[in-house]
Amino acid sequence: MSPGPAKGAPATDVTGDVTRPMRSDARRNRERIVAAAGAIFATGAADVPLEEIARRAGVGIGTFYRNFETRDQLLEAVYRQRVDALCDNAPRLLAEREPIDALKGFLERLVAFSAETQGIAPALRAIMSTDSSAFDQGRVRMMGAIASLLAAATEHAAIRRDVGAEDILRIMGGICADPGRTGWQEQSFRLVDLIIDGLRYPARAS
Amino acid sequence: MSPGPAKGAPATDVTGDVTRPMRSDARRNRERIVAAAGAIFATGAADVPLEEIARRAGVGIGTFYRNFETRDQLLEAVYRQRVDALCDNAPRLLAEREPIDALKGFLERLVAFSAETQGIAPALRAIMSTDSSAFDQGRVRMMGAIASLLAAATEHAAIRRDVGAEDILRIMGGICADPGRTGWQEQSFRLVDLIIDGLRYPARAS
Amino acid sequence: MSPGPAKGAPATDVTGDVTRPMRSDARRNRERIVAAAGAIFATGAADVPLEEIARRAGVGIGTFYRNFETRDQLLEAVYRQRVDALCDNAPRLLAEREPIDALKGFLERLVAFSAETQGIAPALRAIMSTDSSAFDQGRVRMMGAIASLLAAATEHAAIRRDVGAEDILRIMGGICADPGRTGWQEQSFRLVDLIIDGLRYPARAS
Amino acid sequence: MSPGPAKGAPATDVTGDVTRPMRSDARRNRERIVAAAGAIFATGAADVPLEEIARRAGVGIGTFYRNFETRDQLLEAVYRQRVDALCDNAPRLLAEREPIDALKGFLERLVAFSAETQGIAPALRAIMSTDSSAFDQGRVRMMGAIASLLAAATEHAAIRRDVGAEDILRIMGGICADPGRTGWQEQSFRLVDLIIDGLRYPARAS
DNA sequence: CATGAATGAGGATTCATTCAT
DNA sequence: GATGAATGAATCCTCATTCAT
Repeated sequence: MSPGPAKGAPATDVTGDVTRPMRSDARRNRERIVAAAGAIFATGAADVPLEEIARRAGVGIGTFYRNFETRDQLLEAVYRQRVDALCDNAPRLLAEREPIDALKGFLERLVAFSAETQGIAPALRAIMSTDSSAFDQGRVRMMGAIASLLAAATEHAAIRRDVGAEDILRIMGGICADPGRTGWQEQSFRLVDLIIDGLRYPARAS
Repeated sequence: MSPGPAKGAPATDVTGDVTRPMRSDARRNRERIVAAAGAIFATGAADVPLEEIARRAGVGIGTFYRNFETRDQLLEAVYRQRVDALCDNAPRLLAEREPIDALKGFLERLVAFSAETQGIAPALRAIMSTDSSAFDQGRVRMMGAIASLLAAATEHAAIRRDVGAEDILRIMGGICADPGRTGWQEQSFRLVDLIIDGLRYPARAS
Repeated sequence: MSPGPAKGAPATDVTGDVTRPMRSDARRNRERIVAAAGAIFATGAADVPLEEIARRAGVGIGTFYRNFETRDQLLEAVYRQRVDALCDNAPRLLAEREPIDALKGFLERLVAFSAETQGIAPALRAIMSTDSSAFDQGRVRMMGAIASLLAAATEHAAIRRDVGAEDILRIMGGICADPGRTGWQEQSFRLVDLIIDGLRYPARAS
Repeated sequence: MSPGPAKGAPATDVTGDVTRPMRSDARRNRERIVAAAGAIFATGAADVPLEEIARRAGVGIGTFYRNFETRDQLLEAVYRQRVDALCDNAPRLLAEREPIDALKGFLERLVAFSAETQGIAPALRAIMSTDSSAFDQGRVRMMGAIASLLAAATEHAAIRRDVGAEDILRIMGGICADPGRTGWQEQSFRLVDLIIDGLRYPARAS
């Protein structure tokens, strides 16, 4: 469960400023926009006009801007919950499986996640690597999850030590691209397999 | 008889029709455009206005359009020669090294190629996977080269058989993305290593 | 309950959906555009750049496009009111004169209308006969008015029965063309006379 | 038969300057252009790019410009021969029929002529009434033919005297517009009939 | 706060016309 | 003379962003 403002107490945002809780209708608008954008991005249309998104959400463009100053902020909001859901799941995977299999499972879920959000994949990839501060949170979260899985795997079994979370993420950027073609998911799983095997190989080779 | 060039053989285009050789000034303009675009793309700007490219090439926008009806056609022209150079080199690699190392060398060159053409990488990736017919040639060429390297490797040593050229290309799409950060090339080579090891692993595992 | 205007009845558009009344400044802009276009068309310039019209109306090009997605839509708006005014007058003419004279009067007014809107005449003519749906309304209106006049005339006096509203309109398309030369209106009236006489002739001839 | 340059003697153009006879290949090019333009206009496309016409004619755009400095000059050339053919026929009609029927026949042929040259009809109409000097010849020719038919009719039978060639031409501009719809030709003939009857009417009425 | 009207810079594209080959 | 490459003005249109209601 993600932390929310305690009832009655003034909320605090990332920068430490005191903020008042959002009015409920305002919150609903924000959520509608995120939902609309998610639905649109899922169809593969990454460059829809912001007005189109606002219209689909049933709000005015002005309201849109009040909630998201930049397109990146919207993107971040759209995929944040999914990244969170994904990463929230990492500990469970670790508890249930051998560490290396947990990593594999995590990557397979990432593949599935990409399949659901076609349009966001390129954005995500582009963003993971730029200095767009809007994505700092997501990047940190993702890196952290993968790093913990890698660490566990390293501890448990012998795997390559020269590959880090960032490497994994970069490769996944390629694997997750362009979902939608037939056979995409199987191909993706095969590739995840390839990576996992690559991680194991030198250990055996020694 | 319709007049053709007196000296040399008449040129022939893709459809087999006889075409007259390009006027030398026309050819020069075309090359200038490709060069200018290459230079611009190399800086990472994939979505420069076409007018900007024309200006840099020192030609009018009309001339630009005469040579390239769509942005894709330009992209294709820009990276075609590089893809060709890359692929032309595959046989030599095969002659000089063990097949699996030849593949590795090829992929490393692909990494270097991406480093030189930052901005084209996303385009290339996007395009490799869509049905933009402008890129058919390049795609075929690239697939062919990788497939031949894979085949040789399979014959010579024991490697995974369930991974094809398309898989390799998809992974490379991730690896080649966003060059430019310090350590990028190192990281990329490490990842190529990972892939190659992944290809070998199950053979050893048996 | 979604908020509607408190005072007065909610407006309803063609499809029956409830629409909010236009903001007053928005309405004014729209009217300005129509007025500007009307003025320009009246000088005979039928193919002015849309930007020119926007400038004359004192609005940005964006505003123009918000109001009229296509040139045809603007044309329609410009001449619609005039067509309406013209057709609204048909019943009065019928009440005041002999039917055949009412028709004559109607056609003479059409001539005058064309004189005021030089540039629109070709557009109108071109459009009356194509399937540009933007003009459906106007076409229907005009046809209806002429048809009613013809019907009344047929009932009252003996006139040709093989000529319909569309025929009249086609002929008028020629008569109304290219106003502006000296004597144009006189000549036009003479021609209307000729048509009317043509309608009467065979009745006498019997 | 239209006059051509006498063999061996230097030809003289409209302005009285001495011109040399065209080289035969040059003449062929000119004819090809006119033919191509005629074919294109006949399909209703009045605003084809000049290059398209040149291409269809199989000549370069430069050659096009050598032959026709303006679009109007081309238009004129395209319809001149047809106007000539039409007008050449007027005397024969007069010889064979009652004058008023000759006029009717002439107008019916004009209708047919329009049917064959869709795209040119608007141009023709527009041009008949402007001061584009390129069309002076055609206009004079056409006016002359109609005037002679009208004169004969006036002499022979009693018809309206207040209608001139220009009036007829203006009306025909409407009748000839937009050929191509089913029933167009019958409707046109009916309208010609209406005009002819209009011409006769007052004579009887007296 | 919400709305959506207005703005206008920016980019794509076409085509008449000129001019080097 | 013929050719077609080059030119660039002109126009269309979109969309991010601001601001009055």
